[in-house]
Amino acid sequence: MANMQEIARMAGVSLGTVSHVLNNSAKVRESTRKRVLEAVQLVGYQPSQLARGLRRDKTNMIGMIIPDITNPFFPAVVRGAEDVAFSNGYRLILCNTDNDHSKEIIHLNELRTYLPAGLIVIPSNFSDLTTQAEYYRRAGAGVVCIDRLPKNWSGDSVTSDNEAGAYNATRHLIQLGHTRLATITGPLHLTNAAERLEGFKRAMKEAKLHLSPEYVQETSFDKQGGHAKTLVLLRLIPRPTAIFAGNDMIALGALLAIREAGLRCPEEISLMGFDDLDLAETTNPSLSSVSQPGYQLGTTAARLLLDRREGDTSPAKHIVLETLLHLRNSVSPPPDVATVGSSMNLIGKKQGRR
Amino acid sequence: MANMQEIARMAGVSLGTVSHVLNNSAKVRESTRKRVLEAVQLVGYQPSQLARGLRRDKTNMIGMIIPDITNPFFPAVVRGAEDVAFSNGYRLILCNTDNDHSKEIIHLNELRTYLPAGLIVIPSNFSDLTTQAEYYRRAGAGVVCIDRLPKNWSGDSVTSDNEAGAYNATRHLIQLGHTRLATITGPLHLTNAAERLEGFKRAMKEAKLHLSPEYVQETSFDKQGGHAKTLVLLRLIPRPTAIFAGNDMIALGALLAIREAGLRCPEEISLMGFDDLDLAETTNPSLSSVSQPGYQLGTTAARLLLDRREGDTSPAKHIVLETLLHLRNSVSPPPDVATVGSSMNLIGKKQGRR
DNA sequence: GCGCTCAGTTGAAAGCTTTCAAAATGAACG
DNA sequence: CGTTCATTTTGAAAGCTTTCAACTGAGCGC
Repeated sequence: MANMQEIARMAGVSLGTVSHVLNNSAKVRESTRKRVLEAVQLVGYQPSQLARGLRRDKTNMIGMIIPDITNPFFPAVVRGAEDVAFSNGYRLILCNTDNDHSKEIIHLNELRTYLPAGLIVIPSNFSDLTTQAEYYRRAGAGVVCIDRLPKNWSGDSVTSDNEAGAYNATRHLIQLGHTRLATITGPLHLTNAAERLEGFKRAMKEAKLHLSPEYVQETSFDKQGGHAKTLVLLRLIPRPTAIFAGNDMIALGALLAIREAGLRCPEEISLMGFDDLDLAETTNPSLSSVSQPGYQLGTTAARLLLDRREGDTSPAKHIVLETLLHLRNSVSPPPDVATVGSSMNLIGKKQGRR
Repeated sequence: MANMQEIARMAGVSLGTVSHVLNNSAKVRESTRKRVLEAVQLVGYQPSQLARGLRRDKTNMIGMIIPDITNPFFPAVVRGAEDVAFSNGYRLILCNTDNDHSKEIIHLNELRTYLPAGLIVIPSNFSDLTTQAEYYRRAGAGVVCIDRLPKNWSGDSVTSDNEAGAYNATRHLIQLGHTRLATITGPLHLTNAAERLEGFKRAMKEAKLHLSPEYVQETSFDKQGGHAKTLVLLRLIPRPTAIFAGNDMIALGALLAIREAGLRCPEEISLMGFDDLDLAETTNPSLSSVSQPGYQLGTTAARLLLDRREGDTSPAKHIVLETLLHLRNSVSPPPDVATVGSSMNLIGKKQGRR
C-alpha cells in the first residue's frame, strides 16, 4: 500500500508538507496543495490509521462493550451509536461480554492499547468499570455508561427512565382495576432492574395496595427466567391478576407459561412488558410494554462522547431518556371488574401516551 | 500507560528481550523470563496493539461488514463471528452499510489502513467487493463473503443452501395439496433471493404445476415489501392458496396483509417464511419457516479466515450450510383439500426434518 | 544593498513495537 | 588459561505518521 513517502516523492515535496495538506495543519501554497492532492488521488492513498493513531496518541475507534448483540434490545443501541460515530469519522469495535465480568476486563484492558477515542459500555454483572474508566480518562478517552450503571459510577451516563416507566405501567394496571399485581424483575443488582422494581413499588404504595414478598420474583432477563417464575406466581393463592415483567423476554416466557397453565391472557391475567421490542407486536396476544428508545440510547451516548472529544469538560452528565407506555392486547381489567363495564376501550385509547 | 521500555528497565534487560519473552520469539533464560513477567504483572503492562500492528504489518482485528445489525437475522451471524474471533485473540470492527454500495466502499477503503487480519462481508447491493478483495489479499488479509455473493465472486464464501431450503419448503406445501403457490422474493440481484426463487421454481416444475408470472413478486427483504406485495397477490384471481415468502420479515408483512384482508391463515391461505427468526415462534399463527444457521454462518466464516491466517493456501472454498424446515402453524392443506381428510396432523409431525 | 518579516516548506524526532545481525556470556574442553 | 561453540542478550533499524523548530526565499522599507 502506498505511503506518504511515495506521495511526497510524486508531488516533489517533503513528508511534512503532505501531512499538512492532509490535515490542514499549516498553510500550504495552493499550487503545492493541488499537486499533493493529485498524487493522493492517483494512487488512491489513504493514511495508515495505525501509524496515525500511534503518533497522535488517539485513534478514531470507539469501543462498544455490550452483554450480547443477540439480545434483541441491543442491536438498535449499537446501531444508534454506530450511526453517530460513522458520520463523524469514527468506527466501532464491538465486544460482547455475556455479562461476564472477567470477559469485560479482558476487553477493557486490551481495548485501551488501541488508544480508542472513547468507550460506550453496558456494564456486565458486577462490573469493575469504575476503576477501569479512570485509566481511560487519564489517557484522554471518554467513557460513557449506558442502560445500567455499575457500582459507584460517577462518570457520564445515558439511561432510560426505568423508574417512571415502571411506575406508569403499573399505575395503568391499577387504574384498570387490578389489585393483586405481581412483578418478575431482572437481576436486582442491575440498576435498571432495581429501578423498575422501585417504580412498580411506588405505584403500588401510592394506590395503597398490599404487596406481599412472594409477588415479587427475581430472575435473569430472559425467557426461561420469565417462564419459571411465572409458574411460581400462578401457583400462589390468591393468584395475581396482572404481572409486570422486568423486560419483554421475561414477558415472553410468562406468556408461554400462562398459556401452558391453561389461562387466557388478558382475560384472566394481564401481562405488561418492558422494552417494547419488535416481537411485542407479533405475539398472541400482542404485548403491552414500556417502550424505551434503544436507538436514541446509542446516539446520545456517542454524541456525548464526541462532545467530550471536542473539549466539553463540564461535570459528568447523567442523561435520562423518557419512556412511553405502549398499550396492546395483553392487558385488560381483571376478571371481576371486566364484567362490570367497558372502561377498557377508553383506556385502550391512551396508546402512545406517557 | 506503561511501555516496553519501562518493563525493560524494571527487569534490567533490553527491549529485545522483553519482546522475546512476550512473543516467545527466542530462547530466554528462565530466570530472565521470570523477571520480565514479574515486571509485566506489576505494572499491568499490555503491549500497544497499534505499535505492534504497525510493525507486524497486521493487527488482530477482523472487519465485519454487514447491511444492518438491526435486521434480526444478522446479530446471530455477528455473534458467531465474534465468538470464534474472540477466543482466538481477534476482535471485531463492526460496519453497517445499509446495503449502500458507496458506504461499503468507504468502509473497505478505511478498514484496509488498519491492516486487519481479515474481513467478513455480507456484500451490499451491487457490491464492488470483488475488486477490493484483491487489494486485501495482496496485503495478506483474507476476505470471506457470507450469506450472499457479489458479482464474479471467486474467493472464500459461506452461504446457506438457499436453493434446497426453498425447494423443500415448496415441496412441502405442494405435498399438502397446494397447487396455486405464489412467492414473494427479495431483490433478485441478491444471490440468496435468486437461489430461493430457483428452489421454489424447481419444486413447482417437478410437480408439473403452472407458475404464472404475476404469482412471483419481487420486493425488498422487509415487512413493508411483504405487506404491499401480499395485497397484490390477494387480489389475483384465482387467489393463491399458499405464499412462500423470501424471508421472515416479508412473511411478517404478509401475515399482516392477510389479516387485514379478512382472511385466515392457515385455513384460507398458508404462509411459509425463510430464516426462522425468533419471532417466527411468537407470531399468530406461529410461522413455518426454513431455518438457516445464522450463528454457524458467522463461526464458519471466522474459522475459515483464521485457517487462512494460519497458512491454509488451498483454493477458494465455498462452504454451503444445510437448512432445516421448521414447521409451525402457518401452513395447512388448502381449503378444498382440508375438508377431505386430516392428513394435516401427520405432516405436522415432520417438524425439524429436512 | 541590508535587514526584517512572513508565508511556505523542510528535516528530524517521536510514538511503541518487532526483528535480525551482531555481540556478549558461559560452559566445556584440551 | 585460552579456545570454541552454543546459548542469551543486545542495539539499532524499520514500520508510517505527526509535529515543531528551523530554514528558505520573496517582498518590503530604509
